[in-house]
Amino acid sequence: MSDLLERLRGRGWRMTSQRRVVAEVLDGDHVHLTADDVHARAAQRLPEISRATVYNTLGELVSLGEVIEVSTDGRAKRYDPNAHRPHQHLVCSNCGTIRDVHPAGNPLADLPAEERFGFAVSEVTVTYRGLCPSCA
Amino acid sequence: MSDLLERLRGRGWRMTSQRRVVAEVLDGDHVHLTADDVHARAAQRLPEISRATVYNTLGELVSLGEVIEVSTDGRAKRYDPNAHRPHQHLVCSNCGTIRDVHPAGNPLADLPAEERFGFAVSEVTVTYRGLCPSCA
DNA sequence: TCCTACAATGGACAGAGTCCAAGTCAAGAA
DNA sequence: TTCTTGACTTGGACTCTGTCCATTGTAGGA
Repeated sequence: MSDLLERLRGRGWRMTSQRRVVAEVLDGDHVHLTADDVHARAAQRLPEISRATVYNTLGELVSLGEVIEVSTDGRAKRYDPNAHRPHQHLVCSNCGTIRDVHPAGNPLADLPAEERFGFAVSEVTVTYRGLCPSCA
Repeated sequence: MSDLLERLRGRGWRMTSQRRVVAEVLDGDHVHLTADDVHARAAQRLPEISRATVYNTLGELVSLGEVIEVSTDGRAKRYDPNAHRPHQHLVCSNCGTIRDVHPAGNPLADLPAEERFGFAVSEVTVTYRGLCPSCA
């Protein structure tokens, strides 16, 4: 993620301590934090950071394509920094833990034309559910 | 859906006018109403029905397996009465319209064991997105 | 160093959903 | 048919997630 800051700067993103902290919190693999999680972790380093700033920054990272927004259930959206390698998600139906997974096959090709109802289909998301090892 | 009421009665469901109206509103193919939609339509026939009752009844229908809860975006959940024939969803990224679709293939089989992280995977939901004919 | 446009703040607000105490009623019993 | 009772409904308060906006602050170029 260290080069994320560089990429953002290169795109003319104005660098502030708040944005830096949010970007740093979203570092690593299998990271799927809610906005509130991000706010809590960011506030450990920058206690006065506001919720609105966290939401704004997450929204910008999403529209820049650096972070993916994941809504697996009807609850809070999660933010996934693994935006540069296509993947799907595996969710524990009990505790909500999320893992990134890379299934074989191409689900887009599995949808026959007569099942497309004239839609210009451009995207597929696949969500696997089951019990994680700790919950099983 | 006419036999839904029979099935529910057979399961010992106490039949009230509110429950009957909610079940009747959820009738048909390609029906994907929000709880608020259901409440609005139910209220046309039974003006004094409360939001809490609609939520309670929808929740019961879901746990009885008669209705599927669909959360396609971060917005309101939708309720799909087509629970007895497995299917996936095709969503318009512009207007949110939903269609039931029946893709070929078996996405569960596409997830290799080494990508399951020890989860007992039991379910897959596939959501196709694109522009519907009216929005394209 | 100074400016200024862009960013952060925090508090109000909105939408979706849950909870609860009190009142109502479906359906079995007599 | 009427009675009884536990299940159901109500509406209002509440929570959670997210958005909006006027005000204040500041990064970074001149």
